[in-house]
Amino acid sequence: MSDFGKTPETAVEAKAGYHHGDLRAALLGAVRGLVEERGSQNFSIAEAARKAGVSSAAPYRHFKDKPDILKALVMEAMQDMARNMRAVMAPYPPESIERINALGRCYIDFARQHPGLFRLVFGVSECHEGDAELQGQGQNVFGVVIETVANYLGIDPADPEAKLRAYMLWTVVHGHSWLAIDGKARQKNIDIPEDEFLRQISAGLIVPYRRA
Amino acid sequence: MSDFGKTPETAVEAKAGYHHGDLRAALLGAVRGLVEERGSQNFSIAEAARKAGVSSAAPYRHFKDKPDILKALVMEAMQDMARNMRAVMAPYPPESIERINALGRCYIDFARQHPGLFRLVFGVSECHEGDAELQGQGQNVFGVVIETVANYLGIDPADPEAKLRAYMLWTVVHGHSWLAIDGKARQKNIDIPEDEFLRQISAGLIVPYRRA
DNA sequence: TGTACATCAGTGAACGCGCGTTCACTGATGTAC
DNA sequence: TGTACATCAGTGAACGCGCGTTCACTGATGTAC
Repeated sequence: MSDFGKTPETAVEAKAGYHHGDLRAALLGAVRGLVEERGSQNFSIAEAARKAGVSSAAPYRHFKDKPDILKALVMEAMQDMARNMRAVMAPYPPESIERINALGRCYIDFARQHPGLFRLVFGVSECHEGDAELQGQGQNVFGVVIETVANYLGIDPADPEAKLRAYMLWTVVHGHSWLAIDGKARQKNIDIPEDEFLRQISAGLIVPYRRA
Repeated sequence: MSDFGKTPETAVEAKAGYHHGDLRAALLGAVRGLVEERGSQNFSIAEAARKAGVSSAAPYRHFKDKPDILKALVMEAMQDMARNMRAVMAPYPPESIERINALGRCYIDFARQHPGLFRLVFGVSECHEGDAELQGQGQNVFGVVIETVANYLGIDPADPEAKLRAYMLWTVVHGHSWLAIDGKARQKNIDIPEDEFLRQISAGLIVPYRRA
């Protein structure tokens, strides 16, 4: 389970009155909610402000413009994804293939639990193409995959083979995530439990390349 | 190479004067162009009409509303995809694994050549969820994959195993398409030729399940 | 501790914009006799 | 072949709308002395 989006207990409580307390976080939360409710593109700053109980000009104290809000949300989401992935894998030993499968499941779960956000994260490439910070955060997530796969295979994470195997795993998991949230997997009526699906994938694309 | 979007020679030529000739097709073409130029969501009917040299009210003679135009475009795209796939595979014998690989490459090429349209096709699920016609056209495309995989494996297309293997192939190819058009594959600097990539994928997920 | 002042984080009114869609209309086309 | 008429496929003006963003403002907060 992902905790993404839950306000931690320690967060600054919104104070009643003129000042909000933590409007930045509240706005991001509102946008996140709208993105899930209305679809990844059909939200407005105005509505997010309304949802946060604040005037439509207030967001501009915290964000430059609309794309800037989106970027912040996506950055947050990617950070959370990397954190989730690390947490989920922790119980498994590095040489266990179940560790790889848990990683995949975690990615898919994220997409299923936050389909709007998932769409947004990957839709953003369309308009923020080449943004260095976003790319860095992306590298951060992919880095976890490379590291995990390398550890399993018993090779150095810098070895190109690690990157390649990690990328193969990523394509499957990414593709399945999209198809799952688009409802295609359900439509096509694939009758295999997802864990077994992941096991077969890793067995076909990762296991055979383990260092002898 | 996909011919998608090229006006066939036989198409009704636009006549000069009051009547356009084939405004419906011209509008779909204009939207397609805008989707590629401006991103899959940032286009307007008004602009498409302008591009087609027609008043902003004219589109409503051919389409009910904006979502209706999008749907028509996506239907067209999916039809074309299925046609492309069949054409590309034709030269290969059914039991050749190269046939499977050609299928995958065709899908990826489509995404790369029409990234905006590709995004649209899969973004549409978000707002046209449950549309029967779109689902049918989707089944049509996936049907080609199932058929091809079943033929290769030497099993009946109705066999659940065919559907499962086809779905696995689809996830990889679909995932890689997304990552490719998002520029992730380039960023991550995966140094394997795409054909070799496809070969390894099918070798890992399809070949071992061939009927003995 | 009290006070003066700078800064911060909101307000609310207003703007210009382009969009989706409707409407009554008109010019072009097709057809029955 | 000619004519009358129905239908089709456009026009262009107008609408209401909600948005993103700016602006001058003001209430709340933090700090130097």
